[in-house]
Amino acid sequence: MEYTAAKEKFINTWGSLGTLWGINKAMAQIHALLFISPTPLSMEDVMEELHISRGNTSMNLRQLIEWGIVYKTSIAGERKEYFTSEKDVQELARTIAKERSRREIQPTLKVLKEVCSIKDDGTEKTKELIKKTKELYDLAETADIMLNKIVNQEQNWLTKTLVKLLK
Amino acid sequence: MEYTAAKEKFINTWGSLGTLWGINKAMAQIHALLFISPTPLSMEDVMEELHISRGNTSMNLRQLIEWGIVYKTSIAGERKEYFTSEKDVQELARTIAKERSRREIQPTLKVLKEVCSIKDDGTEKTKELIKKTKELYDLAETADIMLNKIVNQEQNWLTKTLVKLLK
DNA sequence: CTAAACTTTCAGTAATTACTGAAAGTTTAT
DNA sequence: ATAAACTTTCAGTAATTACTGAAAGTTTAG
Repeated sequence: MEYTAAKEKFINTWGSLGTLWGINKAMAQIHALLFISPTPLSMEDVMEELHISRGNTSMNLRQLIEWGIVYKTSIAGERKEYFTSEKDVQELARTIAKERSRREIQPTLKVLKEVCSIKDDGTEKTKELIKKTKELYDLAETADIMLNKIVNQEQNWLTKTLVKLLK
Repeated sequence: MEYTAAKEKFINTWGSLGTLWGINKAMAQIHALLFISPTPLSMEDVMEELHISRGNTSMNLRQLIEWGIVYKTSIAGERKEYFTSEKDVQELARTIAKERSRREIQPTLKVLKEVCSIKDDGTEKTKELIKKTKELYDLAETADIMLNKIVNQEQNWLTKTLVKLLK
């Protein structure tokens, strides 16, 4: 496999993975493209490379910037804006984990807490609801703490130790 | 908040969370309903409770069974089939982690491996593609190993130790 | 200030995904 | 066998989500 094929394969795979996770295809593909590009790309570059419209490119780039994994950069003497992605995979993982926690896990925890604090009226179904939501709450909280802490470590002593420990 | 409201809130939240993760709403809601129900429910029960059609219920129940988090049960003397969800949250997490790894992470790893094994033709863009896909491969592999190992532990010494360690 | 170069917005449309309901299929009791 | 009780399938349709392209907006250079 040579460069162009490999690149397309990577971009497509990343795109479908995104879809599977509720991230739209264009957004994931733009990210993939920038991630492997050694130089910043302009909107035109992205449009051409992925065959998507100007509007689509603009909207998805904005979202990626909001997520904090793509940056605008200026190139001296150029009028156009250029875009680069975060290049450090550790930092990428950290940003994504933080965002997902903030947007999904935290709100869920909030609801679970509310639900499991209802008054116990003594019926079995109420007891079950309280018990199960409490268990889910504990699980989600543990998972969230671990996710964030792991991803925030300097990645050396901890991860490597753990991986060895767990293999 | 009393029982009915709490239950609805839980089912709805679970449903939208599902959507966000690429699981359809009906499927997530059926799971939620069974998860908090102290007794097995029939297809009719589910249809009524969630106001969804017979076909929809049948298809989503089947998917949940395929995922291994919902079971068919028979009730003595009853013609109808009844359904229950896995009630142990640890086991639930374990099953989901295993499935996601199998369906998503493994195929991605495979492609990343292929892409980062292309011949290095010496150009900068090729070097960058190889380097970045290699880094992603390592990250995904580590994440996958940790996810599975953590979720497969007996949940006591390891998780508790880690949570304390990392807090 | 004006015009060129560029970006954003958004109404309309296309593509995708989920849902319904009725017909076909299956199982069980007699 | 057959009929009742139940489940699955799937063509058609509805709902959701993503994309386009052109108009409106913004910035910069002269």
